[in-house]
Amino acid sequence: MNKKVLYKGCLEPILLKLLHENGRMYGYEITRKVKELTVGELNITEGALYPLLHRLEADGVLEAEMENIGNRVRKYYSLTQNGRKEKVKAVSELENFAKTLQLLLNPKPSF
Amino acid sequence: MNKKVLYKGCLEPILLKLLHENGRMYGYEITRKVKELTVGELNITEGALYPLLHRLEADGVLEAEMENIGNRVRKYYSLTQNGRKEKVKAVSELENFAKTLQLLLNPKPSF
DNA sequence: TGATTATATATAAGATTCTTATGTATATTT
DNA sequence: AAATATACATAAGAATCTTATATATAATCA
Repeated sequence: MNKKVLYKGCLEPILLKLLHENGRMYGYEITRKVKELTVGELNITEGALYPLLHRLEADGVLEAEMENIGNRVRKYYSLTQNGRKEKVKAVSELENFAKTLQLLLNPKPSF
Repeated sequence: MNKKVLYKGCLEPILLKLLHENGRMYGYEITRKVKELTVGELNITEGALYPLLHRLEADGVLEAEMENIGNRVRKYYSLTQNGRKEKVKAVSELENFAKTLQLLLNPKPSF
């Protein structure tokens, strides 16, 4: 498991990107998908995920629909129209961040 | 300027890496160097930097020496022996983080 | 010459985003 | 029957920043 503090702020863009790619997902599914994509490196905690999902829904970035699976309830989330704009912005910020990190980790030699 | 929250936790490894590469640096110099390396993207604030330098000195990761430049005082920091170990660990964590970010931003296609 | 910007360090209050812990409940595997 | 997996939810507290403020010298600009 990676040093967790480094991931601070990454959850939102990651979430929006996943929802963009998969159409709709529910919370638990998101935690599994992130773990799979990162080969076990990043485990999203419920204490971080659910409050974020609720906040993004309240902000009109996400919309939710409940679905009954047997006796259990799943809450599927998808991007709203505004959410798709937010996704572009958030992912672009994360990409920019990743590039800047590379500049620091592997500086271009100055001739 | 990048979304600042994403950089949370990155300052310490960046700092240790810079001190490793440059031998000794003072606070203001560090802020200029980071700005230069990141082409203006990352501006370290004093409110983040100085308390971190003090904490790392108190923890025996850094050692400081004052130097008089004209009528001004500079505080040069360098890695202690333990600091060099910490540097290896911290930078390796940051590199691992950067790789994991890449997995999320550019997932390997699953065949 | 006076004002602004750059150099240089320092600290305190508050914001944000997480972690950890806890709670509830059903389904599946051992 | 017990443990693990699935599924959602929230509250308290930790960590690391940002923003603002303070102090002081040096250099540049108008």
